[in-house]
This record gives sequence, structure tokens and C-alpha cells, in this order.
Amino acid sequence: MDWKANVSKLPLALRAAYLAMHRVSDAQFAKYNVTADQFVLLATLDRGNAMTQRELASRMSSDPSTVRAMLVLLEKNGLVERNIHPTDARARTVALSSAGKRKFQLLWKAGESIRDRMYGELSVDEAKLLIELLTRVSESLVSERVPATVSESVQ
Amino acid sequence: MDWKANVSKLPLALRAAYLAMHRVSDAQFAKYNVTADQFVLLATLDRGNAMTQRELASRMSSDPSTVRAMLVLLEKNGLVERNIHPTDARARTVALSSAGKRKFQLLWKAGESIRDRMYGELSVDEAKLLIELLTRVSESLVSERVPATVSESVQ
DNA sequence: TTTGATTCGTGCGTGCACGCACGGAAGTCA
DNA sequence: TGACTTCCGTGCGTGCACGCACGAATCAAA
Repeated sequence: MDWKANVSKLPLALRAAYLAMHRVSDAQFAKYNVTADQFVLLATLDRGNAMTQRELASRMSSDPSTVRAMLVLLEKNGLVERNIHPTDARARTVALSSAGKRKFQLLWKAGESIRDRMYGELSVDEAKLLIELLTRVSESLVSERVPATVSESVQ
Repeated sequence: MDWKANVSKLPLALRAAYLAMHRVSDAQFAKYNVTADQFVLLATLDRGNAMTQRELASRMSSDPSTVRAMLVLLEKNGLVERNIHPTDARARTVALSSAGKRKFQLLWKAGESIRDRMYGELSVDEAKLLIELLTRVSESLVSERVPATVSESVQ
């Protein structure tokens, strides 16, 4: 009854790695009154400014609903600006404020030690490979709405 | 100014992969009124029963405070039992209830399709390597309380 | 056009991610 | 046998992870 342990390894290793990264990042960025996820959002805006909320959510692999809540906070803190879309009255465009741009420069430097630690244990080839494997795993899961298999129906 | 994009790839790929896995798992297990993280907790209990809350938290790479909240819910749902520790009056032992054991058997099967999708894109060697690389990254971050570098001090 | 299906953002509810502070028990050392 | 330190669990607060339902605007046909 121990094949479970082996086949569980990949999900657990993925979970452990992500949570560790998130924890360390949160602790580091907390010195600047910013969360790890807010950093991801700001970084996404840093290049590719003035996109819609949904576009932003898609690029950072998050839920539009989650992104909205984050934007409300970040806007209150003056790091982000939301304006009406020029052609689509439903959408709003999101952009870094000037304060947000300055803040992000600081945050980027603050995050350097974490990136160094992550890449430090890996050779260049290993890092490339890891990124590629993670991407493949992601894509295998993001299946475009495969309708539930019959055998998966709940009884 | 585009080296940022490259050096950000690993963190973003890790984030994307974990969130994708979590989303898909949550959706799948929701059919059984269980969350993805509850599944991880139950799986951790499934082998290695009757450990303390802290031990449980450690094994599933979670925070003891988080685990406690989850246990309160799971206990209310009758999947888990908490008893006093035989020798340590501070601690409590956690174990699967019989209902919890039965539920987990179902959940394990329900998760099979997700595991298959993840492993499906990888050869046996690639899967092994991915797990090892993820483990190395985790360990590089779990640094046993390295005191903050002087250059990292906030001004 | 008017109908109908999509898409954007909002608002709400639940659960998980923590950190932090508190009280009580355990272990240490004088 | 006190006094100190460490460790376990609890309780509270904040932010992120969603899903779902709603209103409004857009777009596609009819």
C-alpha cells in the first residue's frame, strides 16, 4: 500500500515548493508593506501596462475576482490606477501609478536574494528544464473545459 | 530591460503550475464536499495516523494555525478525530475517523485522473527529475532562519 | 432593430495562507 | 523547588484562492 506515497510525490513537491516560495516572499516584501501576490501583480503591470482586469488576471494565472479585490487595496494604497477603457464601456484599464513604479523598483531589488536562492541550487540547464517541465504540467491541467468524463460522475 | 522577464520565469512557472493544480483539484473534490487542501490533510493522515497537529502541519508543509482551522472543520464534518496526547498534556493527537478513512478511499480514486494528467506529459525520468528539482528549490528556501543580511535592511 | 448569447466588472460567501499574542504544560538548570 | 526557556494549541486579524450570481455593455444574428 505504498505506491500512493510515490505517485503523490509530484503534487506534494509542487505544493511544498510553491508554499515555501510564497512564505519567504511574503516575509521579505512585508518590510515594504506589500504582499507576495501584490508583487506579482505589480510585476505583471510593470511591463504590459494598461490592460483590462481580466487580461491582468489571465497573465498572472489568477482569478478575475481575486484580482479585483487586490486592485481595490492597491488603488487605496496609491500604487495602481484604474481608468475607463477607451472603447469598451464595460472594461477598466489598469496601470501602475508613478508611486507604484517607484515602489516596484524597490521591490524588485528586495526580491533578488530570493531569486538568487532559488536559482542558486540549479545549473543553467536545470533551471531551463525545470521551467519547461512546470510549463508542461500546467498545460496538462489547464485543459480547455474538457467535459466531465462519464466515469467521473459522482454517485 | 527584459532580463526581468527571464529571471521571473521560474517563480511564475511555479506559481502557475501550483495554482492550476489547486484549481483543478478543488473543482474535482468539490463533488465530494471536500477541498483540495483537505484532501492533502486527509492523505497525510492516511499513512502516519495519530500525530500531533504540529507534526501534521509540518508534514503537509502548512502552518499549524492553518491546520487547526482545517481540523475544526473536518472534525465537525466527522472525518477526523482529535484526542488528548497520551504523555503530553499540551498536545492533541489527530487521526482519521472511520468515515474519514472511507471518504479518503473515494477521494483517492477521484484524484486519479488529475494525477494521470500531470504525469501524462512526463516520462518516468522527467517526473523523477522534476520532483528532485522542486525539492532542491524548496530546500534552498526553507533556510533555517538565516538572519537578515545587512544589505537587505529597509530604509 | 430586437433578440440572444458573451464578456466585463462587482459583490458576496467560504476556505486556506499566514503572523502575532496569549495561556498553559513541559523541559532545563540552578 | 523555584525561575527560565521552549513548545503546543487557541484565538484573532488580514489578504488571497476561488465559485456563483447579478447588472450592464458588447457583439452576433435574425
